[in-house]
Amino acid sequence: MPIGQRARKRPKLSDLVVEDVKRWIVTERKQPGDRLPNEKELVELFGVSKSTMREGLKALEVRGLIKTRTGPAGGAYLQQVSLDHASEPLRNFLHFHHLDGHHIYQLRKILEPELAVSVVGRLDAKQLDLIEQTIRLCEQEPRNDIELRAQRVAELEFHNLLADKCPNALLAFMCRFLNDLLRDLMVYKNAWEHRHFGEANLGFHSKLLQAFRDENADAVHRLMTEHMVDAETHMHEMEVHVGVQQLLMPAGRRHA
Amino acid sequence: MPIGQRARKRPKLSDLVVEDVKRWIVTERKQPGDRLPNEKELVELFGVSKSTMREGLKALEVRGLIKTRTGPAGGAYLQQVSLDHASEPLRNFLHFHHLDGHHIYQLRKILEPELAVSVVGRLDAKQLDLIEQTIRLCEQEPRNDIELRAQRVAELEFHNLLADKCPNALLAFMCRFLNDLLRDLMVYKNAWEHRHFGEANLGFHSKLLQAFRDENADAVHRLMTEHMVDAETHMHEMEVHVGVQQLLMPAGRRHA
DNA sequence: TAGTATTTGTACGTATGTATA
DNA sequence: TTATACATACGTACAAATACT
Repeated sequence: MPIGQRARKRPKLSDLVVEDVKRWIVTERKQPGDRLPNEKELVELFGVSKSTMREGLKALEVRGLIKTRTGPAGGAYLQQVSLDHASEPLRNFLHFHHLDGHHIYQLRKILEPELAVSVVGRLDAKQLDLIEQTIRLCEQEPRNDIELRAQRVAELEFHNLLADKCPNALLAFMCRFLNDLLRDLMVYKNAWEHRHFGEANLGFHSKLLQAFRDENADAVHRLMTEHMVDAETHMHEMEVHVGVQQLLMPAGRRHA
Repeated sequence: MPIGQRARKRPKLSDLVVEDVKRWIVTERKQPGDRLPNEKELVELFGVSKSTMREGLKALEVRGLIKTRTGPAGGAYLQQVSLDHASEPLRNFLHFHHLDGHHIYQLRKILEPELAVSVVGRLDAKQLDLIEQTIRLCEQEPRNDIELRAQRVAELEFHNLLADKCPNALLAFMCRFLNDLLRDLMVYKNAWEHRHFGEANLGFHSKLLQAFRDENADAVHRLMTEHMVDAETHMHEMEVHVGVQQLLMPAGRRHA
């Protein structure tokens, strides 16, 4: 070991083979949907054992870059990295940091108006209809907890539909991520009990829909900002005693 | 296969064991720094084979939740999920979407002022000194490309130092992520050739430092906004022909 | 419907490398 | 230096899933 020099320890073969596979994908011009060679061929191609190769494939799978299937025509298929594969690690990261409703709305108050304005004029009739449906769902008085919960989910779906049409992929990701945090927080807190919360949202969503139809960017920005400021007050009202980070780590069956 | 029901295919043992380990960590109240049982014990504890166990551990390692060491007192140690472990998957995600300088600055223009205001009054003398050093580094006329590059890195370090003190972990993450994208973009484009870019930055950074010393939140917000608007124009000037997404995927030795 | 071929998934045994005392 | 405790790497055998005939 050379003195005064970082003892650069040998990286694991299973990690090296991951880089090899990535390079192979690039040089072979492979696209999402394309199939990688089968395990036997990969083992020969990269000169490692089966177990090492499988650890490498598992690493690629965890990153969301491949998906494997058994049987004939099975094997490892290239995938587009999904939203979930990008969100989960960020959740894990935040699990080790303090994060509360104030932090979420500090971001939502500036990001949602920016996103909303960016989709003005980009919503076709079909999109506007879908958005209207999320509003209609919240108009009737909920008869039980199931319906109440469905209304809360629909309210967040309103915002996700806007994100679908946002041309800025990173802005869309962030807004969706915040929506997911809020949804899980509400599920955890049984926050859908709070009825007047929904009534306030309903009014803003209706006015926003009209502003989108009118393609009135100024109105959209103003309404969405008011909507977020209002939502934050409701967030505070419901006295969040449990921190957001509590629900991040276990990564259990929240999406059931 | 039941009719009218999703053919829920059996999940892999290596994925199930990951959930088992996560649960074990929670129930055993394990913290970052704590050691997991060794492979042999884990195999017995979870009733799977060695290869399955290793695939599961690899999955945890990729997620940044554990780190393994060889030798006596070696094994799997719990880790806090690092910034890099949260960033990499997001980069992979964005690789499959269009993202350009305009998108980055659309976010930076609203996030950096928000972050800057949030650290007003939270910077101690040591922090202010560090910030001042990044400015000093940019005051001398660079004598070669190395120094020129160092100045560009220092300019981004100015912003990262602010993020260090931001109480909102998610806002800090986002700003740092954008800084990293810009750094890699500049490295890729040899953009540190553009000298007047640096001169403009220097002025804003100096005025911002003074505003932080004065704890003048309004001035900080105004200056940072102007700074971002100005930086975006420089970004456009340098005619980014290559998209940001080109440099995301290979994930090579960028951090060398 | 059943059978067969293909391919991943799981298990196990052994050998090698590495860090600590 | 040697012993020890651990991860890392390899190879084989078999089980399970799935597409095609």
